[in-house]
Amino acid sequence: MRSKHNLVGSLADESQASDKYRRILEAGVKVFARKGFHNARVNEIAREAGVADGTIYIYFKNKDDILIKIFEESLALIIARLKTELSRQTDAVAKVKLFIKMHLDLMKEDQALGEVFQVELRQSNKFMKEYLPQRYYDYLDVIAEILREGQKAGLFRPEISPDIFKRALFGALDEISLFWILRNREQGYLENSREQLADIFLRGIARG
Amino acid sequence: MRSKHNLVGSLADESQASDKYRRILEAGVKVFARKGFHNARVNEIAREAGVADGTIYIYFKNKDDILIKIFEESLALIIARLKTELSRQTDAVAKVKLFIKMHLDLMKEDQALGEVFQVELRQSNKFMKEYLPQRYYDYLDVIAEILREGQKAGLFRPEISPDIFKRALFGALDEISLFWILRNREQGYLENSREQLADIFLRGIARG
Amino acid sequence: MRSKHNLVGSLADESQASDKYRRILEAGVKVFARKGFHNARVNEIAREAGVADGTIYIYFKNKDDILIKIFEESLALIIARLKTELSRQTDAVAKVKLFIKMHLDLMKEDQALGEVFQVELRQSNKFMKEYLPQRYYDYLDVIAEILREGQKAGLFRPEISPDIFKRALFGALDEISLFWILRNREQGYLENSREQLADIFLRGIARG
Amino acid sequence: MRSKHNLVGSLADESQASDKYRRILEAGVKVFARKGFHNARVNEIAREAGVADGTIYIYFKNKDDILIKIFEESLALIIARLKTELSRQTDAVAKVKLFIKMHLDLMKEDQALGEVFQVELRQSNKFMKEYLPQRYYDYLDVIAEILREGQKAGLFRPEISPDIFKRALFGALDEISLFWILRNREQGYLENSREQLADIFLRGIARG
DNA sequence: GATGAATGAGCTTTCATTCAT
DNA sequence: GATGAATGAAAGCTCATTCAT
Repeated sequence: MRSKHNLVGSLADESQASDKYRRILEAGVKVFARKGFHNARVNEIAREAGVADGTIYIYFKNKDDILIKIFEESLALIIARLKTELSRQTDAVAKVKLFIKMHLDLMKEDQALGEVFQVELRQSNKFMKEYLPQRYYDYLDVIAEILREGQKAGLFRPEISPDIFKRALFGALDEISLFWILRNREQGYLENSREQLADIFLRGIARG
Repeated sequence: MRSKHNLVGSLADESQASDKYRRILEAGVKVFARKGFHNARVNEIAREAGVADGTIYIYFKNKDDILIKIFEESLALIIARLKTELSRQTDAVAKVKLFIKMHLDLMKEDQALGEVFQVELRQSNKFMKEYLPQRYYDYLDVIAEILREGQKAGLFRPEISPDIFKRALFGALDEISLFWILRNREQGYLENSREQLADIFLRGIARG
Repeated sequence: MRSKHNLVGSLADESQASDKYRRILEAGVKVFARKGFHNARVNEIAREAGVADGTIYIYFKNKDDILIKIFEESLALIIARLKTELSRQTDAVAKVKLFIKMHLDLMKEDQALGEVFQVELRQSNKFMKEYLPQRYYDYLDVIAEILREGQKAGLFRPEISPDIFKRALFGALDEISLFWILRNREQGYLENSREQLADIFLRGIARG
Repeated sequence: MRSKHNLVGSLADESQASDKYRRILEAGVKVFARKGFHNARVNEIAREAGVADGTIYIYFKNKDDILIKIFEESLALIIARLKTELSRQTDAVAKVKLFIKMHLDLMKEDQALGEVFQVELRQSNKFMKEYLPQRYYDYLDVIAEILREGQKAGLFRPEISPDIFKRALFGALDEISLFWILRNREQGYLENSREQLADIFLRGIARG
C-alpha cells in the first residue's frame, strides 16, 4: 500500500468506486481550503481533479454534497484511528491527554482539511441546520466515553456531565485550532496549548 | 425611555442619526437569523425594515457591512455592560462565574442576535479572514484580564497562560451555545451548563 | 457686465429666470465633458452647481433636457455671433473661410462645450432620433446660405446642391474636431486644418 | 455556398468556431440598430440569437465586447473588399469615386450595420476613448493612400495633406450617411450625394 | 461512464426622479 | 422656491446544474 499524504486520500481508497471519486474529494479539500466554500467554483474543483464539470455530478449530488462527504469520510477515518490509539492506553488520564494531542496533531497533519473543518463547514447552512452530523456526534462521544471510564475508575468526579464536558473540551480545542489557522499557524503554539489544555481540563475534572 | 427588547435596538438608540439605520440593523439580525447570511436577500431586509431597497445603501456600504455593523455595535455594548457588571465584583472567582453567566444569558436574551453571532458571522469570508474583529479580541481580553487578576491575588495558578485560557473558556461557551441553538434551545440546558463549566474551569485553574 | 469665460455662461444670462438655471447649465457642460453623458450623475451636476438634486428638476424636465438645453442655448448664441461676423464680410469666399475659422475656433474657445457637442450629444438616443434639432439645421443653413450667395454672385458653380454641400463641409469640420479632441488637442492642428479645408472646399465649388 | 444577406453574416463564417458566435453577432447588430447601444438589453440580444443569456458570456467578455467585435470583424471585411475593388482601378481619380460609392453603398447594403456604425459606436465611451480603433485608422488610411498615389501621378496637388484630406472626406461621407439614416433613408439621396461629393472633392484636390 | 457547452434563474446595486418638509 | 432623503425599477452577469453526444 502506497503511503498517503493526507486523510482524504486514505479514506477515499476504501470506497472502491473509482479513481475519480477520490480525486474530486481531494480537489474539493484543496479548493475549499483555498477559496472558502462559497467562493469555491465547481468548475475549479473539476479542473483541479482533472475531470469535466459534469463528472462531479455523477459522483456527488451537488456542491454541498462534496463538503459533506469530505467531512463524513474524513471523520470516519479519524474516529477509527482515534479509537485504535486510545485502546492502547489503559489510563483515562492518559486517554484525555492523547485525545487532545491527536486532535491538535490532526490540524497540523492535513492543514487543508483542518481549514475546511474549522472554517468552511460552518458556511454551509445545509450542513449546520439541516444535515445531521452523526459523525460529529460520534467524535464527541469519544470524549464522553473517556470521561465515563475515568469516572468509573474513580479518577474523575462523578458529578461532571459527559455531555457538557465533551462539548467544553471540543469547543476549547476548536477555538484554539481556529485561532492558530487564522493566525497563520504560529510555530509551537499548538504544543504549548496542548499542555495547558490538558492541565486545565484534567485538574478541572479530577477527583479529590 | 421605553425599554428595549434587544441589544441591537439599544445600541442603535445611541446613534441619533436616523430611525432607519436602527430599523435596518434590527431587520438584518432577524433576517440573517432566519435565513442565514448567504440566503438572506437584501430586499427581504428592506421589507422587514419597512424601507426601500435603495435606502439600505444610504446607510450601509453593502450587505457585508450590515453584518459587520451588527457585530460591532452589539459587541461594543455587550463589552461595556460586561465591564460594568464585573467591576462590581471584587473576587476573581466570582468574576469568572459572572462572565460565564452573562455570556450564556446573552444567548437567551436576544436569540436572533445569538444565532447571528454563532452561525452567520462565520459565513462571511470577509469577516473571518479580512476584517479584523478588534471587538472580538476585546471580548476575549475581558477573560484574560480576570485571569491575570486572579493570578495576582494568588487565587489562580501562575503558569496558566491568559491567552490560551481565554480561548479555551470562550470556545467552550461558544460550543455549548451553538449546540443549544441548533438543538432548539432546550429548557434548562444553559443553566446546567453554566454550573458545570464554572466548576470545571475554576478547579482547572485554581491554586493549591 | 462681467466678462464671461464661456458660451453657456453668456447664453444663460439672457434667461433672467434665476442664477441657478445658469449654474446648472454650466455644471452640466463640465460634468458631461468630464464623464460623458451616460456616466454623468445628476447628483454630480447638482453638487458642481451648488444646488440640491431636486432643484435640477425645477429648472429642467430631466437629465436629457439639460443636454438639450445646453445644445439649444449655446447654438443659438453661436449662430447669432456667426451671423453678426459673417454680415461684416461681403465676399462669399471670405465668408466660407470665416465660417471654417469660427467653427474650429469655437472648439478651442470652450473645450468642454466642444467635447459635449462632438462626443456626448450623439449618446442621447432621445436627442438623435426623437428630438428635432432645429438649431442644428439653422447652423447648417448658415453654410447653405453662403453657398447660395456665392452662386448668385457667380463665384460658385450653380450645380452644387446647398443641402449636400452644407453637410459635407460640416461633416469634415466635425470629424477634424473630433479627432483633435480625442487626440488631446494637438497644438497647431486646427490652424493647419483650417487652411487645408478652405483650400479644398473653395476650389471644389469654385466656378471656372 | 449560400449567399449571405449581410456583412456580419459573411464575416463570422470565416470563424468556424461556432454557429452561436455568429448568431449573437448578428443579433447584436439588429438589436443595437433597433434600440441603441445603451437601451439594448443583453437578454434581448440573447432572445434574438436564440440562445440563453449566459451563452453570450461564453462567446463575449461583456456587452461592450459584442459592439467592438461587430465593429472589428465587419470593418476588416469591408477593408479587404475595398482594397480588392480599388486594386482593379489604375486611376487615382477613379479610385476616389469608387471609394465614395462603396462607402455609401455599404450603408444601403446592410442598414442595421450602417446604423450601428453611424450612431451606436459613439455611445460607448470605452470604444471612443479607451479602445484603440485600429481598423478605423486602417479605413481612413485607404483614403490617404489613394491621395498619395494621385499626388505621385501628378493628378492631385502635392500640398494637400493626406491626413487632413482623409478625415475631411470621411467626415463628409459620415455626415451624409447619418442624415440619410436619421431621415428614413430617402430614395435617391445617396446616389445624388455620391456625385456631388466626388465632384467637390476631386475638383478640390485636382492639379492645374 | 464522461464530457463540457449550454442553460437561465437569481441577486446586488445604482441612480434618475419624487415629494414631504 | 429649495431641499435631499427616500424611492424602487431595472439589468448585467454568474455559476450550479443539466443533458445531448
